[in-house]
Amino acid sequence: MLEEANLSVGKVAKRCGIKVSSLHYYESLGLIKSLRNNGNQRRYKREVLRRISVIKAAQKMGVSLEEIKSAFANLPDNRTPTKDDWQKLSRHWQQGLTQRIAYLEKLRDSIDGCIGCGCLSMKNCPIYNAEDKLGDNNTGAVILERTITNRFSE
Amino acid sequence: MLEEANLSVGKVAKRCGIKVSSLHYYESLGLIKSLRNNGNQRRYKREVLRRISVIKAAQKMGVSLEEIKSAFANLPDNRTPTKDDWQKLSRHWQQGLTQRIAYLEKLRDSIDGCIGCGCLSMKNCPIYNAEDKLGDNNTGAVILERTITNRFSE
DNA sequence: GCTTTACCTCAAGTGAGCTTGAGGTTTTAT
DNA sequence: ATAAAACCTCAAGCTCACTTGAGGTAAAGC
Repeated sequence: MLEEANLSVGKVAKRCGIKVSSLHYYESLGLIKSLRNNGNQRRYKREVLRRISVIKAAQKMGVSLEEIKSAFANLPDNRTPTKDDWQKLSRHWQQGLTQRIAYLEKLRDSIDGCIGCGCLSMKNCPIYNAEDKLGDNNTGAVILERTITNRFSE
Repeated sequence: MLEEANLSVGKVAKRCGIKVSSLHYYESLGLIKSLRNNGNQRRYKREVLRRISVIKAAQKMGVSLEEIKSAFANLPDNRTPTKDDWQKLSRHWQQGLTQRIAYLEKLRDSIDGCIGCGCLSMKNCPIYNAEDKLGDNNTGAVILERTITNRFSE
C-alpha cells in the first residue's frame, strides 16, 4: 500500500533537524501521530514530515503549540491534508504575522521619542496606545502593554 | 535635596503598571536599585521610573533582561543617566528590531511557497537560508532555524 | 551470536521572567 | 490605640517548549 508507515523516530528527527525528544513531545501534545511496529517502536507516515515543517514554520511565525494544535484540529481528519489545507493555515498565520510586524514597526518608530519624552508619568505616551486597541480607552497608567513574544490571535 | 528617594514600591509599581514582585525581581537582577527607610522598606528615586520604562520598552523590542542588564552596565555610574544616554541604548535596540522585522517579513513572504513546495526533503528550502547567514554553507537538512523570539545581538 | 545503536516510558530538570505563599514587621488610617 | 494596608524575606511554584536521565527492550551490523 501507499500508506506505509516506515519512518523511524530517528530518521524523522534527522530529516527535520529536531531531536527525538521533540517528536515524543509533539506526540504527547497530539500534534503528530505514530503507529507502532511489533517491537513497540514508532513508525511514521511520510505525511508527518510536512506536518512537522508546518509546526516549525508556525513557531517561527510566533504561533504557540497550543494554537497550532487547535488549528490542526480543524483539518479534515478523514483524509491526509492537502497542500491547500496547509496553505489555508499558513495564510491565517501570515496575517497575524503581518499585524505583528506592523506593531513592531510602530514600536520601533515611536520608542525613541518615547524614551526621550516626558512620559515618565506614563500617561499620554504615544506607545501606550500604539496597539490594536487604538480606541482610546485610557483607564490607567500602563505603558507598552504587549510584549514582542505575545500571541496575536486572542 | 533634589535627590530624595521617596517613592515606595507600591507607588512605583502602580505608576509603571507592573507588580511589586517584578520590582523585587528586577532589583535581584541588578536592573534597578533602591534605598531603605528606617523600617527597611524600599524607597526609590524618581529616576527609577525612566529606568523601568526603558526596561519595558526594551522587552517589547525583544531584548532579554540579561541584555538589558549589560547595556545598563555601560551607563555612566557616577551620574544619573540623561535622555541622551537612554536614547543611545534605545537606538541600538532599534537597529536589532529593524533586523528582526526584516527577517519576519522575509519569513512571511516565503512561508506560503515553502509550505506548498516540495521541500519535504528540507534541503534547498527557500526559508532554510532566509537568514543572516546567506552564505550558502548548506551543511545539513535543517529548516527554519531561527525562532521568532530569538535574540538579534549574538 | 554478540555488540552496538536505536528505541521505549516516565519522572524530573531547564531557563526566562515572573508570581505566590508563609510568616512576620512597618506604616497609615481611623 | 488599633485595625488594615503595605511592606519585608526567602523558598517554592508557574508557563512554555523542550531536554535529560534512569532503567530497560528492540533492531542492525558484523
